[in-house]
Amino acid sequence: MLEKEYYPQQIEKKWCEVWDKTNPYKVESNSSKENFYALSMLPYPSGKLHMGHVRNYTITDVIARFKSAKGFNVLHPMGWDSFGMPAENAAIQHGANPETWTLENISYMKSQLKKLGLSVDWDREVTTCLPDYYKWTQWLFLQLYKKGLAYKKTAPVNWCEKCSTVLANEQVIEGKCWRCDSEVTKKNLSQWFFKITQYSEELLKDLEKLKGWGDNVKTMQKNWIGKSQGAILKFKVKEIPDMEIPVYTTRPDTAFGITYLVVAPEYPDIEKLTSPEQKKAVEEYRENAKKLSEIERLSTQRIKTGVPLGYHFINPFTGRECPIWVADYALVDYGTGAVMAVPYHDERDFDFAKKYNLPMIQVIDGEGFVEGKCYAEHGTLVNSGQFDGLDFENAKKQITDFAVKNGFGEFKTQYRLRDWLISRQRYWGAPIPIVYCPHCGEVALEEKDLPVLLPKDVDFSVVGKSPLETSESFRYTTCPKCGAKATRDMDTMDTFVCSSWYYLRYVDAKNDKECFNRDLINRWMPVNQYVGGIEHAILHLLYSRFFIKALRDCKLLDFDEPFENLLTQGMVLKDGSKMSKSKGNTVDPDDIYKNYGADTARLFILSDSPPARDFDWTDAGVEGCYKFLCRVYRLFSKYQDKINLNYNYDIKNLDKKHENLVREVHIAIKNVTRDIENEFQFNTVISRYRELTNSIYEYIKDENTINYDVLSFALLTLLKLMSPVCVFMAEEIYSALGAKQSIHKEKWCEYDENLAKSSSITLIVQINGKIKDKIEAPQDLANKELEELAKNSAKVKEAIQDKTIVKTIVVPNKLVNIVVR
RNA sequence: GCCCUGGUGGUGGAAUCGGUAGACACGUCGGACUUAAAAUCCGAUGAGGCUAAUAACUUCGUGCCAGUUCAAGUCUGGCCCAGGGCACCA
Repeated sequence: MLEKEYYPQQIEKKWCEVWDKTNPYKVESNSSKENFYALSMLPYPSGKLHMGHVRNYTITDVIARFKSAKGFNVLHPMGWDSFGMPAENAAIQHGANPETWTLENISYMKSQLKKLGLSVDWDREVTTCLPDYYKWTQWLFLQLYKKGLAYKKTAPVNWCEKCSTVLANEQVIEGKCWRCDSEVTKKNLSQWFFKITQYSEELLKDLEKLKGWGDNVKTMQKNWIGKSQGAILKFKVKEIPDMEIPVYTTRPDTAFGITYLVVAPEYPDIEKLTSPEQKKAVEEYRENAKKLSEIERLSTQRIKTGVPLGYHFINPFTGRECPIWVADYALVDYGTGAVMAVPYHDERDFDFAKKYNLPMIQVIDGEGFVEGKCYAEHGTLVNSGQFDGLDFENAKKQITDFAVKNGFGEFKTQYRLRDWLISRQRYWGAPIPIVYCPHCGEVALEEKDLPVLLPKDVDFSVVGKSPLETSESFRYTTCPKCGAKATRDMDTMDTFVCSSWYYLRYVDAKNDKECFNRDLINRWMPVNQYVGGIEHAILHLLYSRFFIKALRDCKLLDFDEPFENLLTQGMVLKDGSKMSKSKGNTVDPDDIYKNYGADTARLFILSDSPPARDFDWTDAGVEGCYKFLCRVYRLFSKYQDKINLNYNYDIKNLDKKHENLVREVHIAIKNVTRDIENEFQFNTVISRYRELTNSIYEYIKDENTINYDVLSFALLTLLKLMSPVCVFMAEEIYSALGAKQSIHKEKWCEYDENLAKSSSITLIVQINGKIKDKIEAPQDLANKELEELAKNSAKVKEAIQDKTIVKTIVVPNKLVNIVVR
């Protein structure tokens, strides 16, 4: 029996308990159905669920349920990205252990997720900070290591003082740390890298394959990879006969206009290139450059500075002798670390040359050229000897060819992408499975030695270094090769390493023999639908793509891309700005559950805005959704004794009123199905629920004329259409109506194309494109008949009078446009 | 500076293939029920003109300016604005 009114709290509590016991969404891999893998970006267990989570997981859940009803074998897993700084910070602040803090958060958030009613197979839950997971993170590190894709090198790296750890390039946002927003400096350290640059071209090229990804994400990745095509040109140093300085340029066509050359302050050979007279000035300049923060250094507003090295080079094209300078507008880690300067045709060189009074030579002419102003456009070559008159493309090619032939140049493709720095000087991460032996050097552990467990004897109160460094038990071990006393690598891996492969583990989560079974992976992957925030457009999504390509080359799997379709959901806003604790405009999901129930939360978060757009949370909106659910519930409550699960009617014997409702139901099925399949337009899906509900209310206005078979059809269809969104209410009602199985196991509704339209149409009659009349007409009249109908309209006759009809356009079932003069 | 995304009533948004602009809501206003309130139900609601009228009629209206078309929110060209990404990348 259904209550008279809707009490979501009781209903949801009851079904939560039932589902908790039975795990009804357990998925088997050996199903005869077609597989569908629906995935949400796994949460970081920060303490409590926020509305962004609710939006993300509701979207994925509705997709998973819809696909399941459509007959797919759906994998919809959930897990925890549970290594990382906040746990360590909490440990430092509250004296708790990061593991305790993390596991408590997971436990609480898991209960919140269950209250949300997700169709998750909890048997496949993955927790990245537990040894049964990070053992395999370490194992994958070893596979990359064996393939030469993991290597250690000393290089200037991004350093965050506050987090006292290094950061990957992708984690530096406008010169600041992605986590704590403090300024990042450069430090020279020996660190582990993944060779993502080996895949630059493939990562770029394969973006084209990702038809199910938005252009915004693809362009962001494209820009980040930053391919450019140009040339390396080498310049002989006049004072040192055997020495050459190579530069990278995309403008070889301007080679005749070079008047000086710039090297970065960190340029390796800079001391050799400095004359004794300039030694002091150059050293001073380099010292100063070191002190600048990344932000200051990278500011485009800053006035450029530099110092001449005292030595010179010869421009092989002109034979001219020009000075070499050091200036911090040259970057050591892009191209060759040295730049050829063509002041007349490059803004930066122009500014620099103006300031230091260096000569300029015009070598390009074209539209808009003004004497004495920088001209950076492509154009026609002048003052360039045999190359005069060539356009950009030809000049670029012929000048580079010339350099190749004469042994001082080559064609070169350059990428901006850098290798992925994965070492972190922190405790709460997966230890790097490498030891250092006095005899054997750097030694990788064997698979049987995994996992390298995180130690417990750690002092979290240390400042300025990794807490892991304080563990003596961890530091000392024996060399797996020779058995001598050895020390471990004291760094842990970037958490993004853990999250680059978690979706593979879901497929085979309980496997303790291997990381994952190759056959299973090939059957489930790639993920059919991935849902998550746009903030991972570069970081996580690029790293995951790299991982799949690397693991493919390690012969561990047989596909090229991890995520077939990607839905990047918008942010959840309140009062026009992003929900955040500091702004005090957050909404606690627990409060919504308590006051309205999870179904209302799910319904509301999908209504109003399409998933990709930002969503504005309003209290009135929640209230409105709750009222709508009450309205639906009352319908079922009122007619629960009259609803027939095995309804039966013959459309041919129905009066107009009943036929119309049947048609409305078919239209609703058609529209809801199409809106879900077409870009997951849940906001309009919910509008359809309301439309159908309104139609049903209209239908029951006259109690005496209700056909209960028709009403049953309408109500039960509405219930099934709503079931992916309002999971608790749908289940409660369906079960109270006496159904033997869960509504979530029922097939999706089918519709009849002939019934999924109204019995008549409204014919629009226009004269010269302006509406003059609307006429009710039967479906599917011939064009001639429609035209006849239109011309017989009194309003049309009135409007035409003595004017001449030039042309008549008829759109079947829609409109007639009469063109008159 | 370069790239991406978007711009529709008071608000969120809808409009599927170029064919009724504003679906469905929120808000507001009015009505029914009630001693009253809440809840619920019913109705109105783009702007302006004409009008006694909430009737009929009519003009304007999807960021701006042009264009294509019988017909443009939708297509083409040029701009403006907002949000996001990248940026001394040679």
